[in-house]
Amino acid sequence: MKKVTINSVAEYAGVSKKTVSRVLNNEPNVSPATREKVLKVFEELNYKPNPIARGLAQNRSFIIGCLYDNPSKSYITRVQSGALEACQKHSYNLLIHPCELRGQDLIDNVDQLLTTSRLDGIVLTPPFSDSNELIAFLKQRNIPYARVASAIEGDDSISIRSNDEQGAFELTEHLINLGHTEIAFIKGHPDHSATENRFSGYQKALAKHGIEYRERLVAEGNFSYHSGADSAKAILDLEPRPTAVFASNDYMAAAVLKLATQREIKVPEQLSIAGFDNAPIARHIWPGLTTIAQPVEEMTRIAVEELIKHISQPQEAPFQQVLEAKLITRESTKARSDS
Amino acid sequence: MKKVTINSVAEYAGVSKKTVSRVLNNEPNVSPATREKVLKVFEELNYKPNPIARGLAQNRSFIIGCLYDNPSKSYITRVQSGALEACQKHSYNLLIHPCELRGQDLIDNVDQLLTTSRLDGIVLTPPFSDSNELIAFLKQRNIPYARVASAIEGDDSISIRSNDEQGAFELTEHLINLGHTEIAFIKGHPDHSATENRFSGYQKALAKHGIEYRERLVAEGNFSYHSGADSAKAILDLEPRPTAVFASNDYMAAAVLKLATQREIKVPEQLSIAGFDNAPIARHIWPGLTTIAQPVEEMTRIAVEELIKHISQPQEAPFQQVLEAKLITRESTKARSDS
DNA sequence: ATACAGTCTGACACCGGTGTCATAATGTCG
DNA sequence: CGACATTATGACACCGGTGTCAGACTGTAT
Repeated sequence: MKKVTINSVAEYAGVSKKTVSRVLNNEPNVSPATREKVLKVFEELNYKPNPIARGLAQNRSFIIGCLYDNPSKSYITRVQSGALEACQKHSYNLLIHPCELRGQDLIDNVDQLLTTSRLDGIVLTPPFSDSNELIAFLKQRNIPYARVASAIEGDDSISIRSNDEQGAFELTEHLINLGHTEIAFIKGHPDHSATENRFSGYQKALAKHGIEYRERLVAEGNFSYHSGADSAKAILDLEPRPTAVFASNDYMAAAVLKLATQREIKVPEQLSIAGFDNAPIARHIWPGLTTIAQPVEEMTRIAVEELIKHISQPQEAPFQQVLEAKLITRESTKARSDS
Repeated sequence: MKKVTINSVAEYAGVSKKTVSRVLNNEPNVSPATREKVLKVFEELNYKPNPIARGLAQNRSFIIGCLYDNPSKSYITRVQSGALEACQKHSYNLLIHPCELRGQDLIDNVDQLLTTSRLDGIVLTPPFSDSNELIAFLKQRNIPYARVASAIEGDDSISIRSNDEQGAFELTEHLINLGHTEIAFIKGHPDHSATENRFSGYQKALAKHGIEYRERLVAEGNFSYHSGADSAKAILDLEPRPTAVFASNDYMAAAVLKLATQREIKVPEQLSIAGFDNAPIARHIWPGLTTIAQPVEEMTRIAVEELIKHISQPQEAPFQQVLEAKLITRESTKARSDS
């Protein structure tokens, strides 16, 4: 199998390299006859352009980087799957790069990444999507980026998020409608903007229904299962015990369920539990978790598609979009028993 | 920030491009003085070689591809994390490429991947690590590859696996030592070689302890939670009901636990359940699952390291290694109650 | 026929490195 | 001290594409 390069194609078709390149890139000013002829040779020789050479000439790599630092593996998996879909569609590749937001050398780390990989663009997933420091750095380096699930509004970049506040509001209202008034809340990681939004949705729903907000019902988590276990302990020790718990993600909700089951507190009869995200675990446990389905894959897919669009032809208009979240009811929530 | 290329370094240092290149690649035949001088200029100008140009000249991309088709997200996450560690250490990048083993166009798909990305090597994760068709194709195309968790022995490629049979044997023996004799087994996906190995470990342990193997206790799964749920149904409907279930991975074990809990069968008092892999879910549910810890990250890390080593200097000797699996005891298994 | 704009095409340099080979400088040995 | 091997260095082509620009070839208006 001999290598087929642009030179062999040009020679075979009896035209210049440049003309072949024009056909390759759909450039104008090629006569239909010539174009046809070259395309035929592509077929005949089964020619595929070398992306590396192309990259060198255009100073592009056709690679998108995905930055993450997230305790939820399933979240990352979903992010990747959305990003991959967009990449494959546009013949880009996806390079994954986990690193720590709080690492002292975050900027150095990303700098290193950029110089060793020449990424064409970067998708920032939470908590990076809200890191002003990182964003400033990328701007300075002139690297295109897109932000997923970020709270920063009105800047001039690509940003897709889902409506966390609305989701949390609906979920809280669902619990209230079931008769619950003592609803504990477990916060997420303070570095994630979703944390504040979900908390705010919870508070607003309480307010709307005239239920007093009580700080003692709120525990600090960080989205990890482990933090959920700690919060669960604090909450289940409360006297009187709340009749419902709303955890800011499904992993923490699962931790609450585990502890409740260990203590032989019946869920949902004695305690309703709800999560957020609709992670796989929400339906892998019994009772299944009532939760909010967040379109993580779709958010990321759109973010990457817009990013690629932006790379090929930088426009002025920033692309911003908010997707809706949706309530999923399962067995873990039930009307409060009045006993 | 002006671009620093090999030309500017050469000019600044007062040597030729080629000499700079020599220093860059640690080639011999550079006088210590010159080397020193050039290295100093590297520092001074903060020079980083452009990997794309380097790739073009050497026909390399410094990218490793990772192929997967696996229903277990946590498995994939762990694979990635091991692969990333090795890649970062050697300044390679990791490109992830999910695709379907049973897809008609698997070969086309991989062919496409190779021509659009010029991968330097590929890590095959199950079930690809056992696909003779794919391996033949990679050989023909002369693409280096490493196989993770494959059963194929004695071929001349890099292969790392863990001792599935031994793990399953130990786990089964653990159940037998707890007094169980009616031990149901849920098989994994037939395309994965681990499936056969785990099954064989189960059978050998039964044989060693003089327990008759009964086919009716065996259900066919495919590693997905869903298949575990189906198998769980079949097993829990058996009369008399087995006193223990050994599922070939933790997701399927979790499905058994869910159904048992739904049916108010007490675990582990009335039913012991064990899984395999030590996936996160094993400790996120109650009772925690007794399982076998497989060093997935380590296997993949070693596989990628050997692959990279092989790429830079192809040796003759195939690298093959088998890592041990380890029993983790949690709450889901208990001595059989004689009631 | 002449001028001029618009379309098509190819020669050539260039992206930023590496490989080959010739040559200069140095060292070794009889 | 000359002959020869070894080490150090650079000139130059090359990897496989793209960008620039000049020139040839159309068509249309004068």
